[in-house]
Amino acid sequence: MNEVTRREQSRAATELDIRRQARELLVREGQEAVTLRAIARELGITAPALYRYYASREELLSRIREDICGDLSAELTAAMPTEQGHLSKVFAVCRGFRWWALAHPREFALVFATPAAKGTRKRGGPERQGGGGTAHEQEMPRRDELGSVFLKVAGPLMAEGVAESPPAHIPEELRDGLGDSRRDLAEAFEAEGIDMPREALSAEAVYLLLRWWARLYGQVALEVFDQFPFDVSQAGRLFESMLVELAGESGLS
Amino acid sequence: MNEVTRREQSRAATELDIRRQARELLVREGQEAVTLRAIARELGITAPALYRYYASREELLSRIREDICGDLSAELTAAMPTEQGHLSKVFAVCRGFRWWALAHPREFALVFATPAAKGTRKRGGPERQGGGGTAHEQEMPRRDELGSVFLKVAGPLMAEGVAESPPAHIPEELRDGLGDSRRDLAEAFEAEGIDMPREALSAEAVYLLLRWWARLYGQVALEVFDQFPFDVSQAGRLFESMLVELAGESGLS
DNA sequence: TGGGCGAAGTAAACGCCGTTAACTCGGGAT
DNA sequence: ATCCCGAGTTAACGGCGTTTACTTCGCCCA
Repeated sequence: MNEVTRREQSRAATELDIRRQARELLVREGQEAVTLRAIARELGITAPALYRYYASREELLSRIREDICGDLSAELTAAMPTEQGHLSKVFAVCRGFRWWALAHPREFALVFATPAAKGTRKRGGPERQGGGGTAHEQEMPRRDELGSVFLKVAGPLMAEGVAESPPAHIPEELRDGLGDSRRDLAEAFEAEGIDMPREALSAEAVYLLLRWWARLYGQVALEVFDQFPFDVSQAGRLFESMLVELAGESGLS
Repeated sequence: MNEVTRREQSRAATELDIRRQARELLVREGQEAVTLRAIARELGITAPALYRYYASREELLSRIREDICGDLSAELTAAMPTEQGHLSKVFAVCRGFRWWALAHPREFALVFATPAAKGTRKRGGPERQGGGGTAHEQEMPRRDELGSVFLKVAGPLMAEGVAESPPAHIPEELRDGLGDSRRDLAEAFEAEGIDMPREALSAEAVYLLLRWWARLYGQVALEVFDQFPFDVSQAGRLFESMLVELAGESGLS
């Protein structure tokens, strides 16, 4: 067993080439230049051949989004120091995210700023199709893989009860409404294999997590899309300032 | 004088129709549906006729971006209470911005999250082509018009020395680098006809202004692009919480 | 009042695009 | 040796932005 016929091999290689060329076009010339015909041209084949691999251009773009998340995920994981205390890990991931976004603005836009497409973004129900595992269990959406990086770094911090000082008093009505998010987050940690004592997932902790993500994403998007009101050559320092501030508000050193 | 020939009238009307149809297509079906042929079809003319009005599709989109800024600007101005203290005005503008963005996601994306297009976004030099004014002095980019709304509400707050308490100690290296921004901001206020004593434009004030914009933009983009890590039904409350927090950090009631 | 100029609009065409349908042809299983 | 099926092809459809050459008609001036 484990025979890989030439056909399978060739198919896999071509599929990879397609995505690679598509990525290159995206980087070089922007989203609307990612054209089935252009990809095919670069690969020395004809456009309709691509339909043997993807049902449509939109599906190809979708796969590319996943690839991008995978790459980003790997890069952030690599940038994370082993043995350095959780705070430096958090900082490393945040800085890594910013750096990646600035270096790959089109990819960032494709993944993090595509206007939602209406029906997308379902809450992932219990639709695990648990077939017998061959080798690598199989191709879960890379989006989760990216989330897992953030969870891996946030988890330990939350587990050890980050905010000894409960600095941000949450508005009452928000505290109540955060219940669903607490459950979602608990599930996510469990799925990730990270132990998370129920009481560590306080409303405060969830609130803090949301603030981290909101400000990180916000500042990065602001910078990538160049939406500073007047030119800010100090964006980097501003970002660093945000990080230490956020850390302070979270009760970290 | 002041004669408007039928030609001019007709031309102006058609130009307006074009932009209106384009906006409708944008809202209804998204950016890539804003097609010269589609617009022409809806107007009962042929596509090449549009080239009498705009040199290219890209130029048309550019004009639409300006129109959108104009509308948003007007909406925010209207939403601003007269006679209510500066803080409520700030809150009203922020809430208005969020509300508008959620109600007009495609417009928001077009204006606030388009990947920069390389050569754009020059710092506006002294290239005023001050011809003799006919009627309305003429068509300054709507982007400035939008900025002016924010300046109009931020100005008074800064002028009266917002942060009596200097709460956020700015990192030294950032304080230095903020010099350019202070100059830019001073110019902007002057251009807007808002008196701004030089000493009110402290580094702290500029820093606070940047934080307001960064968080406002960030949170709104996060919500429009649906990038919350898990579903947050409480986005509205989260937004409100951010506002009061920001106000607190700025030394406002 | 008429002549002509210039602007608004059209028709036809070019080269792109995504997508479909009908085909060739060769590797792999029987 | 045979058949099958899947990767790849060619040809075609309709839609796209844009250019070119043309009609047509409102306006200005004689």
